[in-house]
Amino acid sequence: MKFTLTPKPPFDFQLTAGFFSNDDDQIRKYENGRYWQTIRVNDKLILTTITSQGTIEKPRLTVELQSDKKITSSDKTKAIGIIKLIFNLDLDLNQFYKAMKKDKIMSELAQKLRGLKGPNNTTIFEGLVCSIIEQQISLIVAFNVQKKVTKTFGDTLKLGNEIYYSFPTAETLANAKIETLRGCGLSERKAEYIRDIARAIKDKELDLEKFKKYSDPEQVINELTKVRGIGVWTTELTMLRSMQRFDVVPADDLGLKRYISHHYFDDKKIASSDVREIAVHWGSWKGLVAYYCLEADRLELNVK
DNA sequence: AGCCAGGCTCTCG
DNA sequence: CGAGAGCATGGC
Repeated sequence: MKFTLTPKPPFDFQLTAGFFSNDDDQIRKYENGRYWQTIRVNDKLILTTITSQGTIEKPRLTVELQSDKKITSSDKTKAIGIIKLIFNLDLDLNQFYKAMKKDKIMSELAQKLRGLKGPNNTTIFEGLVCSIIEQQISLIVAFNVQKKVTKTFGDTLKLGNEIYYSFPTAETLANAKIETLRGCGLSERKAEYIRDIARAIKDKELDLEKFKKYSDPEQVINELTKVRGIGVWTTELTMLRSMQRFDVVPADDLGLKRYISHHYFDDKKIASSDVREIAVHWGSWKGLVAYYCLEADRLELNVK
């Protein structure tokens, strides 16, 4: 099944999907203008392949859906919703760029990365678990652990000779053995955090999706940080990457501190409070600013 | 070799 | 209470 989607311009598909250039063939990847990953729709897995026919100012995407089961029109409708979520296709970046005009450094950055929409995890659970995995250790290590967790616990979709893995559900991870999680490279602590959070979700004690509806970001932070293994940084990063909330800044983030320090503090060592003070000037778009900083930091590091 | 890496909890004093 | 140790693995 093939169809076309028209994202709200500006949208740079290559730049946005390029985040996944080094990812895994069997999980999700951007390669030669093609992005693919499985999505979960009505309890079946569907391989989603996206290519771009448009430009940054007139974006147009072609989407192909493939599954081992029949794809209904209800599946298609839901799939479109999820795909829009993955790349924030309905987000109006012009509003964001307008708000950045007061800040010279940030408007330059916005120009450099024009059309970048932060990729979103398809579930908050995935965003949260990935954020926990990324705590403290280097991103290279963290990405490896995420891949191992996905290939060890994720459901699979077989299409011909190819096999694709989806991110494991809370139901699956709730029953995971600590030693199997540790085998993926997680510390004993992190393995417990993840399993216990998955159990809380399975037992309906924790509802992550409800946090999308909260108007006050502080309230999300207050509630989520009560959960063992989740601190302020983890909550803020999760909000950014999986709740489509752009009004929070993961101020404790090492990469963000590095970038802000370089551009505002002459490379001096800074505290997270310094980041928060600067971020006040970015208003309700501060989270997207943070994402642009993180991407710029990552891209510059890759150049080196 | 050893230290650090997009943190957080737990344990001491 | 606040400070400090401990954690997983890979890169430098």
